[in-house]
Amino acid sequence: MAETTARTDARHTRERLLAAARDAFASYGTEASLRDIARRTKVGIGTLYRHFPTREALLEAILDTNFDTLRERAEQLLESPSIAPLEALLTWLNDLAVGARTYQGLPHSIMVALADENSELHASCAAMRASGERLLRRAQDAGQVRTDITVYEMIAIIIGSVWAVQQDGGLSDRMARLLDVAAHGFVRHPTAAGGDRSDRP
Amino acid sequence: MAETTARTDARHTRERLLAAARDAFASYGTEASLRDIARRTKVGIGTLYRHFPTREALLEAILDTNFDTLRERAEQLLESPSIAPLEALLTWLNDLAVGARTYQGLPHSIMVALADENSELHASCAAMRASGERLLRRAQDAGQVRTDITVYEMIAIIIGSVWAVQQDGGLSDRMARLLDVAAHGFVRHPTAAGGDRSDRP
DNA sequence: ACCTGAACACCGTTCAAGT
DNA sequence: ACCTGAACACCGTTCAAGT
Repeated sequence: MAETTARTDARHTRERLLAAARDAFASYGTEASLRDIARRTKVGIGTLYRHFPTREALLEAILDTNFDTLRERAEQLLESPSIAPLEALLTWLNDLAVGARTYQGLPHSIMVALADENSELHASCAAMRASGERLLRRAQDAGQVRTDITVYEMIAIIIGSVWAVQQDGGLSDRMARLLDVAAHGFVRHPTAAGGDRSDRP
Repeated sequence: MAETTARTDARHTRERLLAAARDAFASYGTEASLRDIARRTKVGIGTLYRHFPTREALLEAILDTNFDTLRERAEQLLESPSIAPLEALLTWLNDLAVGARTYQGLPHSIMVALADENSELHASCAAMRASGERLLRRAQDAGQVRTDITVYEMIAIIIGSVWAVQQDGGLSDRMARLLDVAAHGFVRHPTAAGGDRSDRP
C-alpha cells in the first residue's frame, strides 16, 4: 500500500509539473525557466529533472498528442474522396501552422526535431512528416503541385512562415496571408512566367 | 595630447570589441555571450557596456553596412535597364537571404528590427525594406508579381526560409531550393490552378 | 521510491570606485 | 575621459543527503 501511494503521488507530481509547464510555455514560450516550473509546482528542481531529464522530454510529454492528431488528420484527409488532393494538402498545412503556433519557440523545436534523430520529439515528428508526405505525393500525382518539391521544403516554408509571424506579435490574419503566399509557391501552374522549374528533366 | 591619446585608445578599444564580437557572433550566433566578448577583448565588462549599451547597439555597429549595401544594391538593380523587373527582384531577394545568413540568429534580429521602432537596427532595416518595396512594386506594375503581396510578406517568407534552413546546419543548396519555392509563390501566373487570389477586386 | 536543495558554472546588467 | 570588476539577480544541471 505504501508503494501504491508513492506511485500515485509520483503520478500526481508528474501531472502537476505538466500543468505548470503548459502554463509557463504558454506565457513565456518553450524556453521558459525550468526552475520557475519547479517553483510553481512547489517541487524541488531535482524532482522536475527526474521526471523529465531534458527540456525536450517535457515538451514531448506535452506535445506528442498534437503531432499524433496531425498525423490522424492527414490520414482522414487522404481517405475523404470528396476533398481534392490539393485542397486536402492545403487544409493540412493550415492545421500544421495552427499547431506550430501553440507556443512561442515551438517552430524551433519542430525544425530541430525533424533534423535531429536524437531528439525526443523525433519519432512523433517523423510520423507527422510522413503523413504530410503522402498528402504531398497525392497532390503531385494529380498534377496540382510542383513535382520537385520535397516534404522538407514544404514543411520548412510553412514553419518558417509561422516563425516569422511569431517574431512580431503573431497576428493571425498575417499568418493567413503568409500561408496563402507560401502555398501559392507549391502549386503547379500550366504556363510558368518564371521561377518554376518543376518540369525540368 | 593626453586627451587625444585617450580618444585614440577608446577608438582602439571600440575596434577591438567589434572584432571580437564579429568572431563570437560568427562562432556562436547573435546570442553569443557578451561577457565572453569582453573577455576576449581583455577589457572589463563595463567597458563593453559603455561602448555598446545594448546587444543591438553592437549588432548595429557590425551590421548596418550590410543593410546599406542591400539598399544600394536595390537602387543599382532599379537603374539597370537590361534587367527585367522580376529578375531584379529575385536577384535582390537572393542577396537579402545571403545577408541574413551571415550569423546564426540574425533572421530573428531582422524581423524584430523591422517590427520594433525602438530597435537600434530599425532605421537601416526600414531603408533596406523601402528599397525592396520599390523593386516589388515595379515587378507588380509589370504584371509579373501578384499584386496582393506586401513587402512585409515578401521579406517574412524569405527570412523565415533562411531561419528554417539555419535550424538544421544551413546547407546552401537547401537554401537555394527554398528560395526558389518561396519566389514561385510571388509570381503571377496567367491562369491560376488554385491559391492565387491576386486578381480579386 | 521518491524528493530536496545546496553547489557549480555560467549568464546579463549596473554602478561605485579607481586612473 | 575612460576603465574596472564586484555585486545582484537570475539561469541550467548535477548529485549527495534525506524521508
